Amino acid sequence: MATSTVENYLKHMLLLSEGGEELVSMGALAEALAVVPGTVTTMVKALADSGHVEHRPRQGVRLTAEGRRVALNVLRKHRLVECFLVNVLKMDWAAVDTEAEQLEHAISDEVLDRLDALLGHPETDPHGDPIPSRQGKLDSQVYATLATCVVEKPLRIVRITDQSAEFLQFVEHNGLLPGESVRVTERNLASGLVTAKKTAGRPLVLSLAAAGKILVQPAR
Amino acid sequence: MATSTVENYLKHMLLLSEGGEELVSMGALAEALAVVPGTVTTMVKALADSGHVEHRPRQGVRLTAEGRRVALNVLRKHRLVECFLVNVLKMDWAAVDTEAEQLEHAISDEVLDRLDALLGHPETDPHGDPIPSRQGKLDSQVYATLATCVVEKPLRIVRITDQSAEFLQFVEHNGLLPGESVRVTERNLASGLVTAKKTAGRPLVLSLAAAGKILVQPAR
DNA sequence: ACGTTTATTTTGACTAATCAAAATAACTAA
DNA sequence: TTAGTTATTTTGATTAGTCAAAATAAACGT
Repeated sequence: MATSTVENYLKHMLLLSEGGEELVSMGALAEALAVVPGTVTTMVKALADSGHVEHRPRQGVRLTAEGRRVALNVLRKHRLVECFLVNVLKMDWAAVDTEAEQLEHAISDEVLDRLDALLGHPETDPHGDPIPSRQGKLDSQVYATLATCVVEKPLRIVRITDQSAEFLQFVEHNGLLPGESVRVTERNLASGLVTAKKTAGRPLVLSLAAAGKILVQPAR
Repeated sequence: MATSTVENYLKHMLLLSEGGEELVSMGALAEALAVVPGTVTTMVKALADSGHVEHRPRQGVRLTAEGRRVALNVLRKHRLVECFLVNVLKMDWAAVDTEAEQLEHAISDEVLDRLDALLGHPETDPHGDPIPSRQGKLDSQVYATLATCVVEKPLRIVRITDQSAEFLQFVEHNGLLPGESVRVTERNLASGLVTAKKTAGRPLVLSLAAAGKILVQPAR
């Protein structure tokens, strides 16, 4: 069995490679895992020996089919656990990522399946992140963001790509939850500011950086 | 934070001391934790340094108030998780101990509280084992067993004290679940056999060892 | 093309948890 | 007592995962 450390390495590789094809740098992985780069190099070599990744020295690392399989299973556990914590235990939207971080390594595939059934086989977690299927299919659709979308076009929020509690609290406080309708009324590259409006509500100003973490699709 | 290894050491000390006062031997602990005795000695000294236990060299070990607090919290998590797995996820009675072994170290106190509420604050887990209260109270009532009870007296099964899947499957298969009514019709010390009868059913023969793991109280 | 910055890898050391096997202490039976 | 059994402790090694800091390689700018 993969240790939870191994599972974390693989999961973050999957998240950082946006689908699994590109090489992930040691630096990015070190950052994501909150360890020093040397540790990642060492670990990645071990993961290459165990067949979970392919390591190109000085270039980066990529998941093998087997590594991807493991990573998708962990991600599925993480996101289904988040659904459970929010939908069943009514926990705070912004706090569940931390909880799921622990639980994703502790639940068995058996529990996973039953949780999935209990929740009605959801397709996304409470933040809008797609849940990998049992068979390892992950919706990798590319969405526009409030930083890149067409101005004045009616939109629907589909996903928030920053799981930090602070950001999620901000999002919730301003009613920018997945499913909500909005449109961007103004975008100023120079100042780095985006103005958005909900159908009913006062205009809301946010930075380009923040706007880029809110994924949208055309309304309806 | 206590690592899950530490939590396991403390939990097993609590279980082996039947309430917390007697000294637990290194050998018993090694057996329960499936490690060699030398490992336990080393670990127990570390736990003494961190204030979780009091170590009497060559005699045994005992939980301190703090160690007991931690152990009770872990046990509470274990047993509430078992309730959840059986009552909500409808998992197999005999399989949940293994699952809970992992989950008890991964769920936060916050999740614990919500799980407790969701389940309606149960007092025992599916095997009849008492769940420590939030405040750390643990029902330590001493029950008779099918090996020690009065013959022919009507009884109610309250608890099964062997969590191995094999034994639990045997118990389930013979309808000796907690809550069921039985009486012992015959007990033969020489042959080591006990004969029990459910209100409606054929007589059931089991060994004294097995009978001793089934706790009962007077019916009604 | 040359020196500088930046990313990566290597090296040596550390911690937590473990085992195997030797040493020690305690108990037990003649 | 004294030898023998049994439980415990000690010692030395091992594995997984980590860090700090030095060494190396690649990329970048002029």
